[in-house]
Amino acid sequence: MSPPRLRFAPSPTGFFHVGSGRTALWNWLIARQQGGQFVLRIEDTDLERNREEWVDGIRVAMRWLGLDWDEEYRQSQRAALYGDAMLRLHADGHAYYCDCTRADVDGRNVAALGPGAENRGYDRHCRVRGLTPGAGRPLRFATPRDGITIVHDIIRGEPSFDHGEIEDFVIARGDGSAMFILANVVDDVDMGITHVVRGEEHLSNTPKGILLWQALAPDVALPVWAHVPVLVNAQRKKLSKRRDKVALEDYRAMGILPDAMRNYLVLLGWSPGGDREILTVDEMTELFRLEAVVTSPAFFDMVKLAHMNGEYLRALSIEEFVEVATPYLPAGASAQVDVFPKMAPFVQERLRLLTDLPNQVDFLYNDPYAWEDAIASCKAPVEMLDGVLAALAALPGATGTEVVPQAGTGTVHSPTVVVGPALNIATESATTGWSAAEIRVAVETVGAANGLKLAKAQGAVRVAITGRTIGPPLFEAMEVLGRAECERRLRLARARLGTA
RNA sequence: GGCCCCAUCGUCUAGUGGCCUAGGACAUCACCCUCUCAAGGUGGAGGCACGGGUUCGAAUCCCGUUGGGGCUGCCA
Repeated sequence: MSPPRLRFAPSPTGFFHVGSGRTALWNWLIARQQGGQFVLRIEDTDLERNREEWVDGIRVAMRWLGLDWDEEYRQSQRAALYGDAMLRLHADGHAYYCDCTRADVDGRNVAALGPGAENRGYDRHCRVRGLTPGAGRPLRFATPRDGITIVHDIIRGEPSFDHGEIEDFVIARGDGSAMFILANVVDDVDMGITHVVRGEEHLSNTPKGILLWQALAPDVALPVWAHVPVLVNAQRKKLSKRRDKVALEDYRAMGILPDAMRNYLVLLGWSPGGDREILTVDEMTELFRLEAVVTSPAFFDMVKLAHMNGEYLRALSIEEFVEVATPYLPAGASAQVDVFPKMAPFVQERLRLLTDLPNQVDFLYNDPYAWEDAIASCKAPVEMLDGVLAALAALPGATGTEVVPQAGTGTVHSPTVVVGPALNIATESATTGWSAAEIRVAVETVGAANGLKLAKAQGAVRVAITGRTIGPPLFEAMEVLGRAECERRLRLARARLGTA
């Protein structure tokens, strides 16, 4: 058996859709798994709605997902092929020209069948009139009156359609340009497509495509179809570019990793069986089966995507994490490029979306803000700040002069995170006593003096330093921030509390 | 309206006649761990749409009902 040829045929009428991403991925998986070819075909026959930037958006999105393609075509450059097909179909009697308006057809339908017959479809009025081609005359396919067409579908089984239900549909517009159904079939024949994997919304029109294929290329074997379930929103409606947030680009912008997106997408309507969820590209390429795709629509769940993204984020090495996270750092961070790597190990395990990064680390680059509300929930803020200020001043190295951090080879004080030498954490601890461990003891001691356990005692200090009640580990953050800056913030906060 | 497709926890799914007192993951609740928050661990709650068949036996097969979706365009 010769290798399969699959195609992904998007139309550039908007941002690249997550559903398109899944369809492209599944097509690509089958092609790669079976040593076949994967064709990208831009279906830009609707000049009204196409835009060049969307075409490029398709390529960018596919590359982002890690999908490559062996051939690329633009339908807008293949009009001659479609014109030729129209001529042959007309000459063979498979198609005829028509000059009816919608109003003509509706009027005749109502006259013949009574009120309410407006949407009965075309009444074949022009089928026997022998009209010649002409401006404004669309070409209609002469659908056989009797018989049925069966769609052999890997996912759906063998749905059958009665020809009596299929009207003489338009295959070319009055201006001579090809409609989707014609261009689609001509290209599938021409490109030797063997597997058509596409959205379920195309299932109802597939018999038209089969009829066309048989009229156009009776000697060429039909492809096998696989109509994949649609993706729906919370209201269970098909995801729409207009009302739903579906652009792949949006997810990329919020810091979804391509590996996480691909893993989430492959699982929307398919499962490798058992309890497996996290899959590498190689694993999904080996395991994916169209036969195992489910038949019912799937809801695109941002919450689960975010969770999966968190898993991928945590699986990164520190170096990789710093690299992907850096573009998401808050304003002001670019001036202090050495700061974030020191905190990275502590925020990595706390993130799901990279756009949450500023919430975690903005205090490193900016003064705390809006801390009044936060400090209100803290225990004994005045006592804690006064006490901690004094305790920190008693730490070795506090000579009243500003301590200048120096590059060194210190370690990060975390029991669970091992930091590679590449990070080159610059701590002052070796010579000055300014380390997370020592700061912790100082806060703990002051807290004890005020009858507070560390969990409560650290509250006011955390708010003074970071402006928030939650965030990455406080003592490590203070070590990174440095003695001078921490004392400045503590005094500032203490002053704002007044003379209570 | 007509035609076609679909129906397992809130969500994504495992399940292809007995292994199911239906498994996993996300979300949710409780507890543990813990400097806050996460992460991690343990446990809980939560589902085969309904009604008929077939069968010794049905989430799994058949029919019907209900519900949802898609198509029905000189859009794709």
